[in-house]
Amino acid sequence: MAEQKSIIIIDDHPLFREGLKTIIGRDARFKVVGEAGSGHEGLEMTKRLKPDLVVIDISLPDKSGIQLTRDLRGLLSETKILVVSMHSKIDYIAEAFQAGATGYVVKESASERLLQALKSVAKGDYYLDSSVSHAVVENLMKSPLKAAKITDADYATLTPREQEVMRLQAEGLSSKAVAEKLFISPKTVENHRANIMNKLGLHSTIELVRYAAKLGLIDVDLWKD
Amino acid sequence: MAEQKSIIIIDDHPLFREGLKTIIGRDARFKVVGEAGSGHEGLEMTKRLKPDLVVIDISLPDKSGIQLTRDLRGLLSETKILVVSMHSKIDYIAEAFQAGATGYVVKESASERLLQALKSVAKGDYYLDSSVSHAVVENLMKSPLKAAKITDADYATLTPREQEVMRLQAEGLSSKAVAEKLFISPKTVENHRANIMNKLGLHSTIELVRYAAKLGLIDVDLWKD
DNA sequence: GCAATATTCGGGATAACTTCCCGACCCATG
DNA sequence: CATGGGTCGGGAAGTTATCCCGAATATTGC
Repeated sequence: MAEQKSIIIIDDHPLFREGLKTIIGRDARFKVVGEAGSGHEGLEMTKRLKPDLVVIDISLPDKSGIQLTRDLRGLLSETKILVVSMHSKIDYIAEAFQAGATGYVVKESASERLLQALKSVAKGDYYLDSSVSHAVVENLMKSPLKAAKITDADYATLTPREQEVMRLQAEGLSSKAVAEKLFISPKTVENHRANIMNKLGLHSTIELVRYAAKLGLIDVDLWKD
Repeated sequence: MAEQKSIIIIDDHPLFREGLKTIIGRDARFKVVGEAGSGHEGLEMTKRLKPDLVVIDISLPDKSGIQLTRDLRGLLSETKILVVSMHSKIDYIAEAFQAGATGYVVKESASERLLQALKSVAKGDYYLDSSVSHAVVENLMKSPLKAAKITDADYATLTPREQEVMRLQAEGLSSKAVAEKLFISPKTVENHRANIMNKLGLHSTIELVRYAAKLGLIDVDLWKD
């Protein structure tokens, strides 16, 4: 492992990228070979440079970091992905790993932790920020017991397409907007929506939003800003 | 101005503080003499060290950056405050300046902009990130009083009845349900609702809910349980 | 007080959306 | 290759939203 590991940073905040670069630069084993401020740009750059590691901010403006992670995973199986996030909510973490991330660090972490994560991820080890692990593990332990499972179970009965429609609707997109985003007819979206309502026992848009909020599908805390 | 300007950084994200320190370190005129991860800590440190400048993240966990700005302003009139924020919304900007900030930079800004801001603020000049400036400044000039709480101001233009209808709708009641609760015709509710939408510039139920959540009219945290 | 203005309430007509039911197509499974 | 689930859409009827209007009642200003 004499070679330096190449890294691309994808985050929409230049100042934050700067911080990451500085921290990564402290360890001679790593070298930042590129940075991108959007998911699209990041995807292109990663395809071109094929770095050893990609550091992705989970909440990117154009494309969600999760989605980008999924895309990269499919394209470059050798490239390891470290997700950096503001959120320590279990859903984000679970989704990130499911999408193919190898590591997850919250932005609140100390810089040593980031290097630690990079080292682990470079080796192919999974890394989960210990500052979140306790609560998360607790939650993982708690949820099988609680009624929360019912809602999750119901949600799981939704087909992938239905889940996608639900997420977009919960984010506030109208049926028409969802249709345009998914390149299908508004009619179809409405049918999916009706099925969702039916399966989950919901009766209005707001109930759908609440349900989504409960599952952590959407982050209502963001509304407060 | 041979002296270095001393700076304290207050942000709850260590990685972000790191980035700021690096950028500030590039200019010999500035020296970071301390950093804090919470408002409380930051307040103590600032009182102790009396720096020339304080860089504050507007959204701190324990105490809002705005409130901290106000506190510092009262205590140390010589210390200039630069607010750094993720938000470029006029409300935040207006509030920050009213609280006593001398500069405002969004986190999306390039690092040169931060130095530019620091230099301006150190001299006592007001600085507002140009990426947000034009429309915002115009708006600020137009209504210096109203600017502080533009969302509240808009909400205040609603008649009492409209506010009542809005709250009920935001809580998830349908127009019909609201009508029954208020003993008026569903038609009237819909008219009120249309007026509300119009006055607040909203276009869907979800936007209304978000608006209500932002104002604290409803408590979205309750949804999570 | 009295006129001007705002607020609340509701109707009517049209556009938009929802709901329910239906069929077509693909594609995996047994 | 038949079956069943998933995806996609149409049609018709019902519901809701939108826009414009007027009337009764409060509120305000002179």
